[in-house]
Amino acid sequence: MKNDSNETKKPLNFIERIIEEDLASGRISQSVTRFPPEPNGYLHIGHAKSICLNFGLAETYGGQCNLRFDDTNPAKEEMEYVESIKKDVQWLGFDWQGDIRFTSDYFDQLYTWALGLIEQGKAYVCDLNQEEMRAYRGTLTEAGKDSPYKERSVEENLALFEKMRAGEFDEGACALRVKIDMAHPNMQMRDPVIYRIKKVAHHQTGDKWCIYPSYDYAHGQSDAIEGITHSICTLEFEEHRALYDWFIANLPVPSTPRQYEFSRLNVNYTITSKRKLKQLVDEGHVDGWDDPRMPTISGMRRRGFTPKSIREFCDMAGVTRTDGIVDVSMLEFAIREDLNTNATRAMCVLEPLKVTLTNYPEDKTEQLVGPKHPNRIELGARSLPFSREIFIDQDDFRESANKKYKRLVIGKRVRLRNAYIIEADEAIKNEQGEIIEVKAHFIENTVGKNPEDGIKAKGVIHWVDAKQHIDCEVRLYDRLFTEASPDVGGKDFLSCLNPDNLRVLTGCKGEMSLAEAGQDDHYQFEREGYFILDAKEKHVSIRVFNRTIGLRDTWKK
RNA sequence: UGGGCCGUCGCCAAGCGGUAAGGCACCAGGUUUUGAUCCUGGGAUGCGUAGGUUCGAAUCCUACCGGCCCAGCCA
Repeated sequence: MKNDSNETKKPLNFIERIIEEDLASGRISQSVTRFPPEPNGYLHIGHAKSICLNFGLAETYGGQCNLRFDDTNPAKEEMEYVESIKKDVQWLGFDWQGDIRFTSDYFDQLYTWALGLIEQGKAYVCDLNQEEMRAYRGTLTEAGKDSPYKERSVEENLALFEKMRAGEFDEGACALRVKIDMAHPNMQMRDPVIYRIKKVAHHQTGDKWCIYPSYDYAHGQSDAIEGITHSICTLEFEEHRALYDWFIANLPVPSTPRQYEFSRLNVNYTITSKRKLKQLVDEGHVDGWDDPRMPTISGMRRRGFTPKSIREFCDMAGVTRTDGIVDVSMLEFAIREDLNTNATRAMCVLEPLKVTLTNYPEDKTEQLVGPKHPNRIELGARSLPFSREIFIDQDDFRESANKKYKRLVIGKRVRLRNAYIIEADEAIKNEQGEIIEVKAHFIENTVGKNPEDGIKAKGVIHWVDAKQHIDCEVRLYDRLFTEASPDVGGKDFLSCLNPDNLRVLTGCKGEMSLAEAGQDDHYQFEREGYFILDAKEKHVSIRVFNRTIGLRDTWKK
């Protein structure tokens, strides 16, 4: 139809194209993907891309996406992370069909298959220690050489592997390896270890095992067991694909999944290294994994990002195999776009300056109104008490200024948002010469209309009634780092921490409607930015608001 | 100096032999009781470089150049 040709469809990414081809050719009847986090830390913005990709594919192709915890290393993994990961995935708006899976669910099957490999003479127990094994592996440019234990008999290997399983060896004493090719140009194929001894309790299997399968030995087989059709991972696993395929080809697995790699998400002025993120937490540079400055999903949630904005951002960034660094401005655009259309408007004076309207009756208070959203009046209005004394922001007043300054200046007029036009008369200063109050007068009959004398106001500023308001604390966050790539090379990322990444403002004055702010209510403090109640400080009597992101500011003076 | 992968506007990213989509950022206008939003317009004679094939190449071939990944009993 004409409509179709006019509509600009979003082009498919390479994985979507592959799936459509597989669906069309009949290779698969339904797509099955999985998001396979290791429960050893908190999810961050980079994981969000993988989540959106894998679960998104299930949504668009009517397929399935499993949530599987890749828990093959009990020394690093904890149940606490399992819970936080589940919460984050759901918060992002995705759900997994059926139960949560664990690679550990397949430990018995994996073990049985390993026995089969030994019986076929394709695996052996190797007694080389780590240093020796490294030496035998060769280098990037030199072939490795066979382990002296490679030719043990099937019976001996079986017996040794059983002893490993039974806990008769110490950690590191030996490991089960698969026989491939010590001279293979792909290092991953030089007889990789598939089982190692770890005398550590596992959060799912307890102390049932003291030997654990390696990632390479477990991942593809787990995919096969679950009927995963497209096993999507990041680029650094590319050379593991040959190994992945080797296991699928050499084991009696129930299906033949295929691995595809895409480039991970990098954002400038941000780090996503778990190690470095942990360092920020441990050394107290931030308050915790969910500190609003952190690029973790929990941190972004607390900061006020919405699931929709994060999904939109991931969608904008695209899925390719090109290494790149996305500009944070794209993330900032995504959250502003969502909040601009959905956040309730309110006024909040961050750094108060009292203004007394000398011609306004001392005992009078009138209830003015402002729309909750200027472009969506159907959302209703909020009541704005107005009286003789109000607060405006210190930045919105100057004794004198050039024409570019569109705020309150002595002898000049300015519009109070949703209220009267006022004109400043005098600045009252303290002994230090600081302005502590402004005397002004209001122009009658200017609510919702221009002055009858035809002299319009040149700007609009926000304000809050001096008697009826709520006191609150506002936290302004800025980027954590001053360098676009704090994460590169051997650079000390801590040396580029932004000293101004947090500004705490106390004594802020918010309009009365803010007293009703709930945990999931996003606000736009007009002329300031988007804010949300801090989830961790909700018990405090003084409300604490986090700035999610400022408004776009094109005012250059 | 082994192997694998990648190079299209400042940043993402379409394109798959027929004469460079789109988004972010930026710049210039317009509207506006948020210096916001919104609207309009602007920008690669060029697709890492150099050759070649072709009527025609970002798309095919060749050679270079640059970047990333791999030598954990981590994932």
